[in-house]
Amino acid sequence: MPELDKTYSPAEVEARIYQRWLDDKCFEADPARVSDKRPAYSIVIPPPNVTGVLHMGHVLNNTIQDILARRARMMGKEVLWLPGTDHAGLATQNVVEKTLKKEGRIKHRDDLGREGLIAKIWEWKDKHGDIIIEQLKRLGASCDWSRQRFTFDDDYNRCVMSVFVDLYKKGLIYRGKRMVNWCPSSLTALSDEEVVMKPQNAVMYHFKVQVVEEPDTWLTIATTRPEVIPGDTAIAVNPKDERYAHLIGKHVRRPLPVENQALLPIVGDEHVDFTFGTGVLKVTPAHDKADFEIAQRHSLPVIDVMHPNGVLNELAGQDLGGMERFAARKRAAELLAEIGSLVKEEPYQNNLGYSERADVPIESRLSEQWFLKYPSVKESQDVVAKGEMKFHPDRWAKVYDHWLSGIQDWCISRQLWWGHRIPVWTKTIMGTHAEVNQLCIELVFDTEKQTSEQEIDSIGISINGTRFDDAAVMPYLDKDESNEIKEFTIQVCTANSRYEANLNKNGFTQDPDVLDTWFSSWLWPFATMGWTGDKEKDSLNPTLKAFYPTTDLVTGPDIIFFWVARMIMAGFEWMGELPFKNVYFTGIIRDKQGRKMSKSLGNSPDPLDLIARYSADALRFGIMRGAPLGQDVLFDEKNVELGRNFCTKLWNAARFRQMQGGSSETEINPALLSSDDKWILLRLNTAISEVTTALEDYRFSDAAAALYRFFWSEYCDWYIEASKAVLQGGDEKRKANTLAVIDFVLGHTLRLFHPFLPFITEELWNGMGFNADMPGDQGGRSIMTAPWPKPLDADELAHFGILPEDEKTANDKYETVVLGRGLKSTFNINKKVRFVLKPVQELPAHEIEVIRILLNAEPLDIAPDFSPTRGTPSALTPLGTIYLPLDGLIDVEAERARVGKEVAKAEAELEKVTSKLADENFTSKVPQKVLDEHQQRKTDWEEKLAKLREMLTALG
RNA sequence: GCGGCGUUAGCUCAGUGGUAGAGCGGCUGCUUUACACGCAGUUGGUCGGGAGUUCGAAUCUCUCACGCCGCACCA
Repeated sequence: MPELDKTYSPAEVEARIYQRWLDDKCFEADPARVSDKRPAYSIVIPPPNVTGVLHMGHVLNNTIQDILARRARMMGKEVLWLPGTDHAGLATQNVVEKTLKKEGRIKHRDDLGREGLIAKIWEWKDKHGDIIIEQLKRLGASCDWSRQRFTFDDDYNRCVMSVFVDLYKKGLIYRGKRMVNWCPSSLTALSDEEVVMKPQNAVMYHFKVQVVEEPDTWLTIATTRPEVIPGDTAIAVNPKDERYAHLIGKHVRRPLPVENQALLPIVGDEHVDFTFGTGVLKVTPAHDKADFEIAQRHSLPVIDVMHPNGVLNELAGQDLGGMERFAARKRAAELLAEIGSLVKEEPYQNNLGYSERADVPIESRLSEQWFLKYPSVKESQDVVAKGEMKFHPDRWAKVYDHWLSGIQDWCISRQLWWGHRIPVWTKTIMGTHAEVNQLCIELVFDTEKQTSEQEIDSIGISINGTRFDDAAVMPYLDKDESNEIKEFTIQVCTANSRYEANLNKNGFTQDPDVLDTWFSSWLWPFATMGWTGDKEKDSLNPTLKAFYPTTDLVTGPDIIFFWVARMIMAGFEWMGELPFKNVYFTGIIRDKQGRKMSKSLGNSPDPLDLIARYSADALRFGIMRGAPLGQDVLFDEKNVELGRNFCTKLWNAARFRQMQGGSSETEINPALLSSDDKWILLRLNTAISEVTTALEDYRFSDAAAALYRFFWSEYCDWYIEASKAVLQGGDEKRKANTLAVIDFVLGHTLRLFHPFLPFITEELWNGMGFNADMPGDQGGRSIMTAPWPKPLDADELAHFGILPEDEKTANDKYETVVLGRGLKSTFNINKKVRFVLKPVQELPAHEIEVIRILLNAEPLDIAPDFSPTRGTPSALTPLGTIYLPLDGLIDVEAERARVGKEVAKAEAELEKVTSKLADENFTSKVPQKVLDEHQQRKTDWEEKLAKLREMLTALG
């Protein structure tokens, strides 16, 4: 076996090992291998944006998924971790458009046109779309890359279309003129979830208007948006408001535009809060959601005074028309002042909706959009409420439930080009009913080939807003047989290419809008597995059969509504069951100061840079150690450094083992086990249990901490040091046995670490020859498939002759060493020095040698009758009193001070426990167990105090 | 405004009724042949404030304060 390099070279190792895993197809899932004995484990990646680059959030999220996937493999499961990317409509279109503009290739997207721009974006995708995928590989992600999906792949597109048609036919999708959140920068509608409220320093403008019927009465109105006054169509007051109720039905003159001061009615509406402002509300139906509702209740006209891009239009009048909305606001206030209407303006703090992505204030805007009534809401709500699907941490279940209880229809259309185009064609014709009937029949049946039932099923038609459940029988349902010529608007929804051709031929035009990106991502868990929507085909799909529903989903809580909730609904709606059994919500990565990581703050480190400087393993371990369940992660590069240091420690510990020579992994002879051997085997047992349960509970940082503690503080600091007593001795049999224990522990440790540190563990697993005796598919080829460690069971412990109290034997020894080292340090001794131990009972020679080595004592004398010189530093240990004889170097005063401190401490502790035990209130009420504990404690302190006082006396 | 989470050593966090802990940092010493990305030692906390329950509270209850995150939102 070649010797391990003196220093570990992660860059070389990580690249080589990852390539080997790929070449050996280690990550590829095969549904045919799934059986009762080999259950499936699956997880779908939250698809990153194709234009994205790896950030710390991805590192956290994907490291967790990789840990889950790798452990599942080691547990003998058939694992599918399905990767892919998201086309991310708005974000991607923005990126490409911006780049083209920057390069001076276009001024506006219209320069390219729809087809041209889409072609450019595909070019971009082909060139840059896999950047993030390659970065995930650097991190060590064990995804089945052969199944990589993209939400805009042809197959995926078919899923989106078929789902749309299905929902259309179910009557859940409709087109409607509604108030929507409009982004004047991106020029598209947004869903409620894409709007974030931000506090604003605004100005409240108060202006007065005269009641036409009562010239002496003036009303003052407060508004933050004077620029939309030209769009006012009424004034509203609360009918219960005594100040104004009598004015209802009368009129005021609208101040703007100056050339068109229209008369506005005063209406009574309960919505008006008469405690707010002046209690008089101006109603601007085209630019405010609540106002629009008032307008509907009172049949008020709607005047839209703004272009989609936020510039006021001609209806705003000659002064404001053509002005940008914020400039127009200032101008409107000036105009009010000029005509003497402005009463006052004062600073005012309010909350304003912003487009999450473009970061500009959104406009409430009346427009025609496609909406979806959410499907399978009840099932989705119940499955989490009843705990059939678990959220970790579970408090997110409440958030989820709350959102589902109050959801509004989802605005799914976007005025973009990059996305799944809405599969709806419309045509308006003048004709008789019979002619419309005939046209519809031709649309459905008039194709060259015979129309199958399935195809008829793939089309939905509505005429003049009335939707028909079954397109095939639709024409016959309508009994209107008059020959009157009317206008008919025919809307056809289909994803069938034969119909599409037919529609185009017949002069139908397709809706220009595309679907919200999330309308494709909500199908991710099954659309990525080759789902078609055809029940028969899907039931024969081995991937779906084996891996759906998936086991775990790992994502951020920020997309619980955008993505998680909707995926659950989609799962129920099309697969008839939940899409995943567990959802793990990661924390949000923040910097050391607790600020969210952002590009503008520049506080987000580049993971690739961290990998280059510290290794992927180090990054993974560092971030997992600092990521407690349910809390945000305060990222500090120190953690990555700690990860790197840990990997180095692991490497060196392995090198130490290798330098001892001997054949690897021989049988352990129970008769030759020392107390140290038994101790480390027991500690290993504890570590295995702790790590296993922590991972079962998704407590990754606890698992990492347990591993760190075990390997560094227990195995390296104590066991390896203690084992040097044997390894540097002359007993070859004992030496071989110690090496066998070391190999046993190392082999288990590497496996425990593998999910966290995939690269270095693989390198050492093979480099140290741990793979040698394993079957090929169980660790022989790769540690990836080595079995997950189990603690020694009762039989095995019995076989090794290990009893629980064996831990104490070694612990007593180590405590003795710590106390001895303390003496050395107190007296500033940093060379080998003589120690004397006055033991309470006889000690085996081997134990003495271990203590000697750990203490770096030269020599360690065991002297039951030792009588120290006056002032000799000493310490009470579980094994007896240990002395540090310092001939001629004794500082009696220093030693007295030191022992005096200990006496004081013992006295204080004794006092505490004694007074407790003297309190009848205490002794009469506490359980026996607690009482015994306290009594024992009292005895211990008494003994210790007595001995310490003796020592003090001995000092004179 | 409603809801959630948090407040423990300088920093990041464990600890959920019975002797306050870890890692990092700080300080001191150490070229001990696996490792200075290391070893050894050591410093450091009236557990956010107050009240209550209890023999006993970091832990349970109430209350206040502060911080973060959702949701709602009125011109």
